[in-house]
Amino acid sequence: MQLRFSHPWVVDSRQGAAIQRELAEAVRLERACGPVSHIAGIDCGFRNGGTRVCAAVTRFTWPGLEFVESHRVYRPVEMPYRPGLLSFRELPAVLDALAGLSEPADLILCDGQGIAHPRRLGIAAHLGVLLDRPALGVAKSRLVGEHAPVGERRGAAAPLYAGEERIGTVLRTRDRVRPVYVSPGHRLDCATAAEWALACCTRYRLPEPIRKADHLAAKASDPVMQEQS
DNA sequence: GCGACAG
DNA sequence: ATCTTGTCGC
Repeated sequence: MQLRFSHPWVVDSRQGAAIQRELAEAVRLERACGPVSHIAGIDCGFRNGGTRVCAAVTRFTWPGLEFVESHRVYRPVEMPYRPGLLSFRELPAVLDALAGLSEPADLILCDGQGIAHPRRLGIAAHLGVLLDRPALGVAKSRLVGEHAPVGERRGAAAPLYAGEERIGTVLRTRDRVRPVYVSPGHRLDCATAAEWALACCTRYRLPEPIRKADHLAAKASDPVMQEQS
């Protein structure tokens, strides 16, 4: 898989922040993301006391949202979780999982923030920039930003701001369920990202591609660990 | 110094 | 994220 940038993955807070500020300059927010015929969803699950990670990726058709394929990889965890540095912990495995798809997707949905991040490089923006492909983030909770209350019905939304800067959308994807935090990763703007996220939410709070990846990563049984017992 | 803090 | 069973509600 061809990456637009190369950098170390095991970093301290200072190094990580420097890399994020650098890559954030490559993020491009565009009005639309071109034709979409396949959408991918990614998520990670942790096992064995947080020493092993499973990255799962799914691919769905668009329109129709029909499941096409999924792929999982298992890797050792090299970085502890640190708010703001999540992508360094999960992306190495995610990149390997994506490489396992038989066909690339035109849009990638990530579990986590896009530019709604202290340095504007959450996991969806980090991934989008490395691949130079359209990507967006859907997070179940807030990392940064302020917003007004969101209406109770599906589709209700409130812009997410960091000062004067619009960094995403707080979006209700189902009636009376907690809203999600949607932000552009790369090659999409805030409005377009929210539209795609909502369009992918059919029966549940999370977009189907992410929900399915979530399920696969959570119920994953690591073959390496099985071997040791 | 104190509180916040994706997964 | 993960550790964990049943349980309240639509």
